[in-house]
Order: sequence, then structure tokens, then C-alpha cells
Amino acid sequence: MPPPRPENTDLSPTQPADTEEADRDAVLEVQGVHIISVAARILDMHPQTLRKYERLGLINPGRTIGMLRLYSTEDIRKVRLIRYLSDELGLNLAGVQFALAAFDNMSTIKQRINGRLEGIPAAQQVVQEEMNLLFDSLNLPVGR
Amino acid sequence: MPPPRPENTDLSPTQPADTEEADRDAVLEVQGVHIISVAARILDMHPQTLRKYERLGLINPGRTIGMLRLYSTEDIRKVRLIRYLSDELGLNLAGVQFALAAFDNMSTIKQRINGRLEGIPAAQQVVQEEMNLLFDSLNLPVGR
DNA sequence: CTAACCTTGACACGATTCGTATCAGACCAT
DNA sequence: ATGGTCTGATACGAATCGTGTCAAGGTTAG
Repeated sequence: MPPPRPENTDLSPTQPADTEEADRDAVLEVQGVHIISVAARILDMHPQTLRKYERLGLINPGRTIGMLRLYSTEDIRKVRLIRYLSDELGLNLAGVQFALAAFDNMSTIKQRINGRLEGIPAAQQVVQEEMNLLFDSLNLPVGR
Repeated sequence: MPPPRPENTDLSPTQPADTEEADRDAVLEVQGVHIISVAARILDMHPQTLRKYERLGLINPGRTIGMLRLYSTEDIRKVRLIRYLSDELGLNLAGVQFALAAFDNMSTIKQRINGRLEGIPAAQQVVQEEMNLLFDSLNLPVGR
């Protein structure tokens, strides 16, 4: 059990409350960027888990000048994907690493093909359709 | 420890020895098809491991009329891929399942695109090149 | 028929992995 | 100055995985 937290697990960055506490947290929450404790609260995950993910290269949150981790909305979305792969599909972290790399490579190839097919819009259309099918086939939660 | 086997772990199907023992095994080895004990010896793996892989849907060896498992050369290649993903990349079996499904889907999409681009050979060429790059990017051992 | 090997199903073992947790000493932010 | 974060190490329970074993029965080759 983590040390008892104030029951405020619903600190959504898109819903800034104007209590003193929210204001204090909000200092490092500008533009949807969160310090680790806030990110952990949003995700309902242990901060150590987030640090471990980073150590394994699964995520790459930004840093303040003082090396504090800053989790963007994109980072948080990626953690949710990791959690889905791990919890729902049962992959271990090596599997998550493999899957994330595969997604990246698929996106890259899709882009490359699109570029090389610039002059043939009909072919572009076909490839985009089929590549989207490929992404769909991976049982990923909506929004990636 | 398995019950002590005769020290004949090098029973390659492409190198049929003509000893009595090899002849006996060879009965169910016609056309590169092996019973489970032989497949396990070729792969240097425990038969229970092969049975477990099948239970999880990772492989699908054929059967004799009497339900004896028959491992084709293709099955054995697939087990080697599974072992690579597991041992070398560290995936657990859920991850292997995911990876195998992803490979299949990639192959299928590649085929579908190729079909739909029948009339545009230039585009076909681009897609085949890039999809091969995608396969290469997955760090798979040669021959898949 | 017999001997050897296979079938399914169950159970268990050691090693490893993963999330969580804690501690230390140092640094950062307000 | 206080509270949160940093890195790095260590440790815990639960789960996973390969392996092994047992039982009761079926298949295959000779």
C-alpha cells in the first residue's frame, strides 16, 4: 500500500480546479505537462513504475533544468498503451518494447511509402487503407 | 532429468543414417515430418514445451489418424522463431503470440496491397521494397 | 500380442519477471 | 527551510515459464 494519499485522484489537467492545492500543482502543469507525482496520480500508477519504464527505454519524458521529469500528454498516452499491452494482452516489458518498436517501424514505413508514391494518388489511397487495416489488426485501444 | 536416452541427439532428417535405430524412427519421418520425440530431439527442447506451445496456439502440428502429433519442417522453423523471440528477445509467450500474429498480419497486408496494385507495377515495386524493410526492422533471424 | 511411444490432464519445482516498496544521500522548488 | 524529486540499491510477493512427473489409456511397428 502506498502512503495514504488525499483522495484527489481525479486531477485532470483539462479541468483545472482553482483550489489552493490545484494551483500549487499547476505550476508545473502548464500546457499539459506534469511532474512525476501528478502523472502517477493521473494514471493511477506507482511513480517507481514510471521510472522503471523510462529506465527500460519505453518512455522518454522531458526534463526541467533541474532534471525533474516532465510527462506530456503524449507521454501519458504512451504509458496507457504500455499498460494495455502489459495488463490486457499479458506482454512482459520485453514484449512491450518489441511491440512499440514494431508500431514505430510500421508508422515510418507507411510514411516512406506515402512519400515515394507522391505521383500516384490511387496507389497512395490503397496503401493508406491497407496500412490502417494493419494497425487495426493489432487489437489496440482507440486513439492508439 | 528425462529417462536416459540413447546418445543419439544428432538425428538430422536430411542425413538419414542407415542404422537399425534410425530406420525405426524414419517410419514417421517421411517427407520431413516428425513425431514429437524426434522433433524435440532435433530442436533440443523438451516435448512438454512443444505440447505447451500447441496448447497456447503458437503452433499447429498435424496429426496421424491416431492423434499422434506430426511436426513438419515448417512447424520446426516456427518453433525456432518462437525460441528466438523468447530466449534472445526475452518475450514471454503472450508476447510471442502477439508477434506471430503481427507477422501474419503484415504478410497478409503485403499480399493484399500487391493484389490491389496489380495495374501499377511501379507502385508494387515501392511497396514490396518498403515492406521488406519493415520485416527486416524486426530483428528476426534469417529465413524468418 | 508386445514393447515402445504416444495421448490428455493434472500437479509441482526452481528460476525469473514485474509492480511495488523502502532506504540513503543529494538536489530542486517555493 | 520544507517537501518533493533525483539516482541507485535492495527486497518483497505474485505470476510466468521451462521442465519434470504421475496416472490411465490409445497408437504404432514388428
